[in-house]
Amino acid sequence: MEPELRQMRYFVAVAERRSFTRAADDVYVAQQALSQQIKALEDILGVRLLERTSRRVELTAAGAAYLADCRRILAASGRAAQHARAVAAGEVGRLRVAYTVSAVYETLPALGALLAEEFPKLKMETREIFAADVCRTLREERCDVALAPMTSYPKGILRRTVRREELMAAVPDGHPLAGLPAVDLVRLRDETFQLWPREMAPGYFDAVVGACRGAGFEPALDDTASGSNAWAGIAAGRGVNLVVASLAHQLPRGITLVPLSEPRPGLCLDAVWRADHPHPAVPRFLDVCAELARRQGWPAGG
Amino acid sequence: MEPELRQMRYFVAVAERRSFTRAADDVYVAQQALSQQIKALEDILGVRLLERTSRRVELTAAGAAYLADCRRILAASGRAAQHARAVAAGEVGRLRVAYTVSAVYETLPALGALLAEEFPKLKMETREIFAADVCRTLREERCDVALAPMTSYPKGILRRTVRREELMAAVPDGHPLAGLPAVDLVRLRDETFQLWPREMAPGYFDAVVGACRGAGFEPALDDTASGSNAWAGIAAGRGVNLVVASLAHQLPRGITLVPLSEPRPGLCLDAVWRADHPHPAVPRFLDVCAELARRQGWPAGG
DNA sequence: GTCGACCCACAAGCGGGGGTTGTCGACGGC
DNA sequence: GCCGTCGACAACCCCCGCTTGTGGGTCGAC
Repeated sequence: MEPELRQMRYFVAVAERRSFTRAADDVYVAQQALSQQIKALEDILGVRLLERTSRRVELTAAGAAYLADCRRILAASGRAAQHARAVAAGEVGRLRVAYTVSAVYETLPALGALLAEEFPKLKMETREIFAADVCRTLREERCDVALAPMTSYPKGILRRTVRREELMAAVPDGHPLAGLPAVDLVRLRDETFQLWPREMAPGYFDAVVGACRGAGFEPALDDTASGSNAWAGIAAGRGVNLVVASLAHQLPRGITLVPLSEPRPGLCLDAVWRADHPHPAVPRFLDVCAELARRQGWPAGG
Repeated sequence: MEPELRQMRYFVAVAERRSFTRAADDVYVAQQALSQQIKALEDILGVRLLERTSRRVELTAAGAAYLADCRRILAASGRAAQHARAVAAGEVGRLRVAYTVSAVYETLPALGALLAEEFPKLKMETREIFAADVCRTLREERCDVALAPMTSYPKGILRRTVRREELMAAVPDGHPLAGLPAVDLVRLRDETFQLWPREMAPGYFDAVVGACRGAGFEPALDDTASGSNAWAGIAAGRGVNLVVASLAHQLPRGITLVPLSEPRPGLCLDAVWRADHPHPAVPRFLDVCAELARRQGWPAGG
């Protein structure tokens, strides 16, 4: 037999009121029930907690020690319940956010700041991944939510578009188009595109290639472009690319961004999460996404 | 309704085994009982703690948080019980020891050292009082046990003699008896005794006066002697006294101790405590007293 | 696809323990 | 001395925690 919290609650009540009868009122049971339960508790512990006289009740030394522990334990139980509720509400805990490079220049820091402001006890952990790995990372529970431009949404994965990132032309600093207020996409038809292979970032790839096709040409691809060396390729004059406008926040050396004229191509950045056991903070995360989009006037995209 | 430790124990079992069925074996109930209790716990918290599939059980984020808290709480409950038992056994806690000056030179420090050695988690607090205040201090629960030479033992007070302190003659440095190997008590018959009034220390007073009467004379008392100025009176050559031999450890300036010849008078130092609600460490204290008396070869007195 | 193994939830019934009422003895105060 | 109050003891009751029995759902074997 082990002590129960109910017995601790009773014991604390008796100790505080120094009386079984008065404590009985506090905990809404008869005095006899208190006597029984305290006796049971003492039997379990093998220790006399209270000295009873017919006039009053006093704590023994062991009772005083146990009383302090009981108070701590009961308080801890209450806090544990509140904490569990807060975690379930997504207001407390640790949310692992994976993101692709498209989100890193503007969306992710803004989200992190607003999330920290609205839910200060919700710690966000971030890791960068390639868009191709989003679903696997989610499914293997190595992240709770991801920010990425997506094309396909397999079963078990849910999404909501956070914003439509505008695409701009990234050209070498000395390029003839550099500095123009807006250029038509078709003027890049004879350029080589420093575009990542589709396997690395299908959503981004399709957005760029799709935009070019919409402008009436099939882009020529540099098949050595992969990861960060695509930037180097542009800066070195070996080609161009379409990139998210927010890259302007951290523009690499040697590259100039040129706005595109209508219809401006875009890249939809989605929040993506598991359908089955979503992290409880995912709704809070989406709330913050929506609030941020409202404040910034981000286009909803589609 | 509030969670109970039983439900936490069940929840921890299920979480650890990741299975209701296997956990049921651990806690010796049927799987259905576990399902019921976990469900009840979830209802109380208003939070889903476990994700059940027909193949396996997994913790939700809230469940993981609550699991950690449950482990802490259950461990705390176990420790609280052990702590209460240790306090009841007198091995842990705080023992308030009151003592008279007779004990301070030798008995109290020796007891403190051995007590700290044998029961390191039992903290001893000490305070000096006059023998006349022993019973009141005990009864008002301002101390748990006292070390003092006692004469009367009112109802509700118990005692055990710790040792018999030998008495020696305290004389001024230049006194004719100073330096003798042993003197007969009767040689102090014409001296003035710097003895505290009986109201301050009846046990000590009776021991000294009784010894003198046993030697065949009634001691002349200096009725200005009271407390520490008795030492000053002796040092100033205004009289003598009988004092505990252990005063030699901290002999005041100007005073010499002279051994007395047979029958050597003594002063019985008693441990005294409440009969009704004794502090649980009192038996341990008495054990240490007995052990110390054995080691030091202290006379048992009587 | 089908069968079987396994796992958890639901349902019904039992039994014990925690609750109740009733009563007593002990102590203090008027 | 009497009454008021307090805690303990006793008897009864009923809720709830446990049991057994069953069903539905998923995964693996063939």
